[in-house]
Amino acid sequence: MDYRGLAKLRSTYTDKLPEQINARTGRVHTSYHQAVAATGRLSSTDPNLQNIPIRTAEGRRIRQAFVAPAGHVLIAADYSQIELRIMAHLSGDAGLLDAFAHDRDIHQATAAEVFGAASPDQVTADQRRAAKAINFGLIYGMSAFGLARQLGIERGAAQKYVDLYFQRYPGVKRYMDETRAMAREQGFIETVFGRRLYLPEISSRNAQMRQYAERSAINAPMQGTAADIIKRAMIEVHRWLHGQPHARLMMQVHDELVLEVAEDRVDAVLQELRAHMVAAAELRVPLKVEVGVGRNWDEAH
DNA sequence: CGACTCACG
DNA sequence: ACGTACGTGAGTCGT
Repeated sequence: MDYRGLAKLRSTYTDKLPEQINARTGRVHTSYHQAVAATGRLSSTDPNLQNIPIRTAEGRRIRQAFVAPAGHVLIAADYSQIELRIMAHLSGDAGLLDAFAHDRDIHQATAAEVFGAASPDQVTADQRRAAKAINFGLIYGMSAFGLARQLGIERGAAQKYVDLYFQRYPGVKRYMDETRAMAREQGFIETVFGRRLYLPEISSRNAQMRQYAERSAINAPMQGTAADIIKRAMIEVHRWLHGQPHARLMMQVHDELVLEVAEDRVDAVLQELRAHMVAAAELRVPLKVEVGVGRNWDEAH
């Protein structure tokens, strides 16, 4: 497994990215595609700069190769928990809205509810990890089977977690059921901003195909609304930076924008960038943006 | 060209 | 009974 991990990094990134350097500009230039992903996300090809490694120390060394020119730094700005915030908005669940209104650690708060901790600071690391898997699973339209596999526990135990979650966050349960029903009646789902995904298989007599469409119906409003929001932010950031030479929008990675900025303008750009991203949508919960600065892309996180 | 694997959000 | 968490792109291998 160690060999495979390193072989992947070398064949996909270390060997290939240098071949993609443009002789005229000395940079790698990706292509972004606006009409590939069904949810409204962008995709990135030749090279794909939306899957540069970050999860291992060796992988991060590849990310460190993405650097700002002399006199400049990179700024990375990430939306924090944007899909769960959108789930709170769409479901209107009181507990979830309250958690984000107070900017709580959402996985810790979920763990406290599901596992009945006396207070959030009594939550163990293992309970938080399980709650995080539950939260991801909700966004993906999980089954107890899938959660069980992810956590390495028995299906019955996973089903108990799911039941407890829906007991504590009944608005989420109601939203999931209503979304499936609406998708079946209408044949499509919509994001907060009206982007549609048509799901003809939602009425299929083939159970496998129908269930796949049902998971898409659950996931697409959240993933797609997040895509809408960052696209709105990109338009505002582009308008703001138009004609300004000291800052350039360089990359988008689904919930993250990367800018190249002159060193002496960093403080002002940080504040205004965050403001544009936070203001890109007004939901029933606040949007939160985490910003970082560095000489390279890894440091900027 | 498809299957498999694995990189990211 | 059915299969089993969403969305992508790229390298490798076998055909």
